[in-house]
Amino acid sequence: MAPQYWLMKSEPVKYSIDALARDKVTFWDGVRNYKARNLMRDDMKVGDQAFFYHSNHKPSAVAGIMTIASAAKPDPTQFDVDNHYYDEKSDPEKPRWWAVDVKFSRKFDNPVSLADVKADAALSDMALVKMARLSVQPVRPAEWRRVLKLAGED
DNA sequence: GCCAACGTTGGC
DNA sequence: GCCAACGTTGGC
Repeated sequence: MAPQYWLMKSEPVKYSIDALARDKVTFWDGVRNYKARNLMRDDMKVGDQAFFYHSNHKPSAVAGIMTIASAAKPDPTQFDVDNHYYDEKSDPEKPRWWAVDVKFSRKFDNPVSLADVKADAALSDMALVKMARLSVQPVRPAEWRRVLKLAGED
């Protein structure tokens, strides 16, 4: 199957694309939304590409590209009582929350802002617009190419 | 299974 | 900081 495309959000105050550029690879922990989890656990494949989206930022924008670098693994933060993402209802025998490793690919010189996306007729059906609160979402190939074009990366 | 109350995300 | 959208929880 052809590689699929995704968009994954992070608040840059918490973890930015510059942090990923420094770390090279990171585990995308802390996702506590079932749809987002299902996409990571069931649908992502090693080698898929994902946009790194900076949410809650000025401006919020697609900041660059990363590659899915592992199959989904249980998120250890769910079992750590001291962690912000601790989930007392998750059973270690049957973990509730999963996430993948992502690998830095590149950072855009010209990030594509949410306003840019909303202003572009070809992107009006993007999940970023239609499902604003979903933090891991699929991107159609045509949308992927269009965002790259807006970023001047094609 | 419905739905009101509540909590969180994230744009503005 | 506000608040709309919407996901989750829990009472019934």
